[in-house]
Amino acid sequence: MRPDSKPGGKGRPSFIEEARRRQIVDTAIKTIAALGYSATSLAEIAREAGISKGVISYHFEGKDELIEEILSRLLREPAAFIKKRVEAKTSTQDKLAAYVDANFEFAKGHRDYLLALVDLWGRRNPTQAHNRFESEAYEPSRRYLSRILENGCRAGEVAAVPAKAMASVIQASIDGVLLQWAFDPNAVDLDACCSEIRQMIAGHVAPKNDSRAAFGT
Amino acid sequence: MRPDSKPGGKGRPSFIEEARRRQIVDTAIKTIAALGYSATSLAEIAREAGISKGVISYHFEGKDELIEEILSRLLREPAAFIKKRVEAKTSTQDKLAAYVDANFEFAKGHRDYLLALVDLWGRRNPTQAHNRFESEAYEPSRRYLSRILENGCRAGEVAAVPAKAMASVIQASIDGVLLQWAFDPNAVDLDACCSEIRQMIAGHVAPKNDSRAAFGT
DNA sequence: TTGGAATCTGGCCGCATGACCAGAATATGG
DNA sequence: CCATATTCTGGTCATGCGGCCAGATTCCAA
Repeated sequence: MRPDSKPGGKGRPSFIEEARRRQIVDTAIKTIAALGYSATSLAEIAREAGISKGVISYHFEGKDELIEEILSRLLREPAAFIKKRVEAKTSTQDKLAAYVDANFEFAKGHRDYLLALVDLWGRRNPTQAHNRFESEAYEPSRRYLSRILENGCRAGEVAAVPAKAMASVIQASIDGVLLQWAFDPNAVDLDACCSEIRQMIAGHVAPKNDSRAAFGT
Repeated sequence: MRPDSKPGGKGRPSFIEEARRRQIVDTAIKTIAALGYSATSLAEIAREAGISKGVISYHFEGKDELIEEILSRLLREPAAFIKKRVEAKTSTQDKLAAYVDANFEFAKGHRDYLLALVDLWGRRNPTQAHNRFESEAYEPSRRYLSRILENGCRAGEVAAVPAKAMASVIQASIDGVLLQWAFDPNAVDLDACCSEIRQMIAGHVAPKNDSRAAFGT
């Protein structure tokens, strides 16, 4: 029997509890990335992790909670990484460049995350209009980028562009390239694309009286 | 019993055969878009279509073949639509703008396609390195855009940009925005994003000695 | 050391699915 | 109108899944 540690949230989870959950989530991400979500059963995850199937049921309420935990990891880890990189910069142009770079750098080290994320997209809940990805990935990103652009505009560092739309487009170009790369790493030159995106954004948001926009370097 | 009409491919499929397959694929796409792939069983599709479950098994070899057919439709229909729009233009800049516009216009009329496509991404076959999306969606798009850029460069209509990378980025920005919009149509201003992408590309690939790049109009 | 709590095992169960089939219904050509 | 090929129905069946549990094992405080 399992002690009812969840509902009240009284005592912090035990060492084993935390380690196991981490291990299971890790293994699940790798398995989904390797075999595809449709081929990833709880039994398969257990096999990959070298543990009994029941352990998963013991540490997670069910498959749904496991997926939730995986999604949390998949969305929050890169977000934290990127935020730290951006906040290290001061100028708007540097922040934007850092945002793009950080996205690509994280992805390079975590292709598994991308593949798992793509597979999990298909699990959106159709009943609720606003799904997990929208509310925890896209909207926060757009808000974050919008803020940077608006502040930069007020400071006169960037031109007056429609912030929300521009935020969508920036995030889109990054995600789109990473998606292509996830499907076939050999087909996409990640560094070249990253550089191209950085230049394109820099040129597009550059103040119109700034000659750097038209004449490179 | 079903006559062995597939293997040889001798006689053309009957009228009923063709109509049923179209109907089933249509219904399946709508059902996947509405309920999500995980909730879309053959029984569910049959129910939505108002036919018996066995009809699907009769007209399709199995669920796999049905999915293949759906993917074909999902990938080829927009491609054909876009190609026609682009080929109506002559200048490189017009072709690029038409490419972007056509993508958005098609998507606006077929959000179902987008949602179904996203759900089907999770069904990639992990055994084969190059999956369906890579070989039938991304790579052809990149090739197509690269060609346009290279021709435009030779003609002196656009600057010398790394064509392959730029092609990835253009396709990426479009797909990325459409993805955000598919998840939540209210959160993304499609027209504004489309316009922003068009401008950004036009500015980025504009010949460097062309003053239009820096000064609008 | 010892007893109870926490953790793990391996198997069982009900359920939903895709595949399949025998026979009914319908279309088609002579 | 008839005979045959085609198409459809509704049900059965085997499979694999997630959830669950009884008992074995390990941990840890007293």
